[in-house]
Amino acid sequence: MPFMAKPLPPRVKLADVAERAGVSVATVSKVVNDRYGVSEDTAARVKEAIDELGYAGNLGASGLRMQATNVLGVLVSSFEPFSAELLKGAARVAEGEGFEIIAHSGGASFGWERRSLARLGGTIIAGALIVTATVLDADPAVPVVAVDPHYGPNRLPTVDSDGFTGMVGATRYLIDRGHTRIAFLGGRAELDSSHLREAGYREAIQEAGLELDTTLIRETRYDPALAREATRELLMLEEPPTALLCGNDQTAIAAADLARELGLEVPADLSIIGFDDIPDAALYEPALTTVRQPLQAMGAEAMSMLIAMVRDDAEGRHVRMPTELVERDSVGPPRPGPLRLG
Amino acid sequence: MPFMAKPLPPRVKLADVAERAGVSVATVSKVVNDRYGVSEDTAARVKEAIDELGYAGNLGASGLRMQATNVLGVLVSSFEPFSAELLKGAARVAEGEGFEIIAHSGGASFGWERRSLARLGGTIIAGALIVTATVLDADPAVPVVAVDPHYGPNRLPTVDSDGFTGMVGATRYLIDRGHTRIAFLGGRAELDSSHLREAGYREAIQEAGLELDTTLIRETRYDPALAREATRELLMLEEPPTALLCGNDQTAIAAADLARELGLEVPADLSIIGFDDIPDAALYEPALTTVRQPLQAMGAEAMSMLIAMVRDDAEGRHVRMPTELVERDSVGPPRPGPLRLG
DNA sequence: CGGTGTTGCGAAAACGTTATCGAAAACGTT
DNA sequence: AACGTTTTCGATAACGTTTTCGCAACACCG
Repeated sequence: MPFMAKPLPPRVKLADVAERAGVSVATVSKVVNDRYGVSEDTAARVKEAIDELGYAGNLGASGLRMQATNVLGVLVSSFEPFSAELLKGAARVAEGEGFEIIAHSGGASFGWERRSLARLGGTIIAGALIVTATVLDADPAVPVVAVDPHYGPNRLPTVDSDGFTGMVGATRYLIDRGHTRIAFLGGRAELDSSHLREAGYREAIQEAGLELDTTLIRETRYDPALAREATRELLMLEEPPTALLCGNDQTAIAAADLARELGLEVPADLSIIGFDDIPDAALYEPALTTVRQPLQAMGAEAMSMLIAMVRDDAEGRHVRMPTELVERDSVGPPRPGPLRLG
Repeated sequence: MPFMAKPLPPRVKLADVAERAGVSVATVSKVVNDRYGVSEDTAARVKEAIDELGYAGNLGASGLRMQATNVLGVLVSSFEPFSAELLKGAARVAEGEGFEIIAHSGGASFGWERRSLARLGGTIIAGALIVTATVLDADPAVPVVAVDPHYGPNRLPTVDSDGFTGMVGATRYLIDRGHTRIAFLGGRAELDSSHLREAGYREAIQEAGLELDTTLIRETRYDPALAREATRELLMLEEPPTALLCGNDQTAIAAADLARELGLEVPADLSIIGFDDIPDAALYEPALTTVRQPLQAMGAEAMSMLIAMVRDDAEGRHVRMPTELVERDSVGPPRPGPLRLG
């Protein structure tokens, strides 16, 4: 049961401005909204009163009356760097188009996106970006665009990135350099993007005529700890891999850390490729070769689409952004001899 | 003039539930809010109807009527890693206390915090954390806690960190290792924290009986580009510094990058200490010695205070969180001979 | 049975805003 | 001066919610 704070001191409202300017609330409202039918004199007087009192309107009340707002919501599961980058891109577009955005981080409770959407939709926000793996079963009350959505059938307009092609490219890149035993540290099965990446890996392996060894495929849920564990197991194999493809940069860094703790050198003993190109990737030593996902551009694209839907009643689409292999220093030729763990 | 989106399709409201359950809206409202005066039978019937229709309430309307909500705002200037870390801590506390939070990123326009506060305050949010350098002149309509606030007189309850002691410690640390020419790359003059850090630097220098050479003090506004420029100038001095104290980690990394581009080694030729301990600091090569600022804890502390103010009418205080020197690899003894730029 | 509580429920009034619509005033035209 | 037209303005009804308050109905007690 949501807790309610105690009542608050009164704020300056339309009626206060009206009294000050010696007009009716209706007139003040017209001035505020630039409606036709107010003489210049009175408009000036009203504006003066607004400035003096610092009137700012009340989003709840006007949203209630108008059934429309200029605020858009961004529903994120938590404030990770990933979400922050998306938000940056989205905020830039929204601002340029005259919309405001509020980011809403749901609790751990299941189905919070649906509830938030219903609670805020219409009165407070005119539409939303959702950046979570949750499925929306019912049609939402307001336009919605999903970013990096869940795996499975999805009727929502969506923006994601082409993880399949990206991972195919990364895998080929390793194969071209002579690697034949390439392991894959997968992500979270409930995310569509995770499936795309694994599919790309499998495709490239088979296309090259290499054996697809499923003991080299591990699910690490984008979790650094699980990635360390998986990497340790892989390196202990009788025939360990010479290269590691990781579902995201954080697991790639975790894997590289572990490898170095075991006395291996990256890339001399083990080549590693990440995914995302988060800022840390470039800073890591050795700088991480990775598949860049244009996070800010994705946020911007999603926001543009949402605004079109909200404003012009446009159809939502499915936009898949291109990825790009960023070559840095974490990939080399496969080590010639067998692995020696120090 | 804010753009308004077109009207939206109708949502399921209290009246719909009432009709479905065969009762009045008043009764449904009582059930939703767990008020006294509804028989168990009807309450059950109403709850069933609520579930069937997926009713979720309308924040705008209830906030309007009640003049109170369980939502708290976090006003950030932009979604930087800095803000994201604070948000994480704040979100954790809010969630535990049964509050929701929305993050609002203001545009570039001046005074957006004030306007947002007025527009959202009371109806939508019951209080706010503001994470910007802006001064609030008038008393805000809702309780407000400032995090890392502007420089100058400040009547708002505040959470910041003890940059003074932190920087004193960092400076002494360098002095203890034999450094005598220590430069300071300052931050943004409008932020209180920036002044604290510089004051700490000056204090430690004078306390040690070293000469305070103001040519070694530069303002870089937390801007990597300016930091590079300042570092270049400092290294070109007749008697260049042997160590650099930086206002934050980002400028420290920029300075280190430049030094290495000039053929210097860190820390052999130049010792560097940052401030904040952002995730990148540990990843940088060499790993950055820095003064840690407990960002998540600061967010959590600020949120706790805000909730106490909102819920129990508590007084706001000024909480200054401790900082901590994190020793890594970017500090060494001063180079013995003169600097030779490659 | 008349009183006196107690309980369950709904009608209606707010909260601050905007849209509609009619009244009043100002103006232009004969 | 009489009339039509335009302009300016305000009273009022919503929007979806919560709260107050009154009205029934029922139980209990003499």
